[in-house]
Amino acid sequence: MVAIVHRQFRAMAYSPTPAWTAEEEAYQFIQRQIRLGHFPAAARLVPEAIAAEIGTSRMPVRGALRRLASEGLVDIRTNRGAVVRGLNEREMVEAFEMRAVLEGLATRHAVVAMAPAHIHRLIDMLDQMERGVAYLDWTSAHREFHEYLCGFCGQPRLLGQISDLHSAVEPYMRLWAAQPGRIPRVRVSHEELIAALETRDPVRAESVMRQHVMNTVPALQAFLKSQDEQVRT
Amino acid sequence: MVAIVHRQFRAMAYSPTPAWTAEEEAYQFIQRQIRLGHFPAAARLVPEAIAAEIGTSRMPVRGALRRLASEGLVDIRTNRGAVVRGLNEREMVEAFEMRAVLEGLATRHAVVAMAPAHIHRLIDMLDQMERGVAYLDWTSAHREFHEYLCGFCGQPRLLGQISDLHSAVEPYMRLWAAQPGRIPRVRVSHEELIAALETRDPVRAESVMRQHVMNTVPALQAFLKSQDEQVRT
DNA sequence: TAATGGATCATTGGATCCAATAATGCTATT
DNA sequence: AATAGCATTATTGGATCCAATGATCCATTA
Repeated sequence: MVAIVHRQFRAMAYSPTPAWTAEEEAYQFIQRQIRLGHFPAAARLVPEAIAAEIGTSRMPVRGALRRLASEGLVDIRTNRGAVVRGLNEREMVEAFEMRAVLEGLATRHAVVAMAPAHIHRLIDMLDQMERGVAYLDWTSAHREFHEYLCGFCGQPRLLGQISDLHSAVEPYMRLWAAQPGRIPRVRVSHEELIAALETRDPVRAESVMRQHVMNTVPALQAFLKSQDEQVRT
Repeated sequence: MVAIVHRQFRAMAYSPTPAWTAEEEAYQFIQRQIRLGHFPAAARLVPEAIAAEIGTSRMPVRGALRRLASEGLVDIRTNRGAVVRGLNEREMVEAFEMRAVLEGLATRHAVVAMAPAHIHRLIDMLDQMERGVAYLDWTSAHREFHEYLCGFCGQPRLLGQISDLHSAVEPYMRLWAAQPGRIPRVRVSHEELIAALETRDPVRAESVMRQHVMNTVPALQAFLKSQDEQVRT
């Protein structure tokens, strides 16, 4: 409805930003809903409904769903539609293991490209996260911390994969982050990471990042288990 | 025709439903052409032409191209069509570095799941590759060796990423493999890998696999450079 | 003759339409 | 009353159609 006007307006205004197609809009929209947990795991994604919501036909939505499927966020079965693809405990561990080695690789390259000012920026981000003064919720701020750090590796394909993995685990991170009392330990883990960056030793930085990512796993596993129990009762 | 049988094998790996949609067919077709080097880097992929070739409309081809784009095999610019996305030297190194850490991770898990018989199978595959008696060309046989090994990790998402990376580098591997005289050194590297698997030590196996993947890089870099020079003259 | 402006053509993205598949609900029969 | 079979409905995948964007080619002019 309003969205149609919106889209045409953006198209008319000369866009220095990447061109805005309806499919891109649908993609962003759905991805965001999933990441924020607004479309929960196993929820059906009916193209017609989503299309109506953003003011297009089903077609660009279809394309967006395909793309999301190949990134692993949704599951499409032929002639049976698309659903949000949740992670069971095993798949979550898998995703974190992949994050660990990929962000480890990114960090190995990033650390030699970083200046002291960049490390200070990371410390600032940690402070803001901790004090909750960030303009973002904790989960988004945490993600931004990691992606800012890894970004210095300058390897687009690697960064894309890391980003996809973050998206996949984000809904669960968000649920878990809502629990009180897990921030202090995370803070320590992040400070170890900063210390490793300050040595500017690539091998050490990679190793510490790998460990850092895996640190989160036990807590998240425990949390998922307790969630499951609540569901069953 | 014959290829269809092949395709169904690979498709099984990811989609539980082996159902045959036109889009899936288009996807397999285009991916295969790119991997085999029949669609070279920077070649335009005109939906109408491809659609005519496989006997459908442009629509399923469009979907297939989108999927290939999000896997990194093609490059789509809005309103300007799709082209095969080649790798420059930097991107190739990036892909190999990602393969190294991901296949390292896969190997760490695989090695504890493998029985001696499986290792023997790997040795057989190496022999066949070396003697050129395989029913596949060297590049495909080499890829199958790696994917058979990694397959024992039992982590679908990880295996999918590894597979995508193999697809991206396959055309270049194939060009390089056509050069004579590079097999002996590869053979040695593979034997070190087998030896590491036989120790059944996860950490060692991971480390050796990482090294093994990176071993190929200098030779491939040199080859790409010589290719570039030929193009420029 | 080179460059610029515009008109034509090709190709893309998006909407609508149609056919095929799966889900649902009803009826009839035991 | 339960279930098998059938018909209806909903939803998907694919084809065609339309509008809009970008590329190409030509003519006009400096």
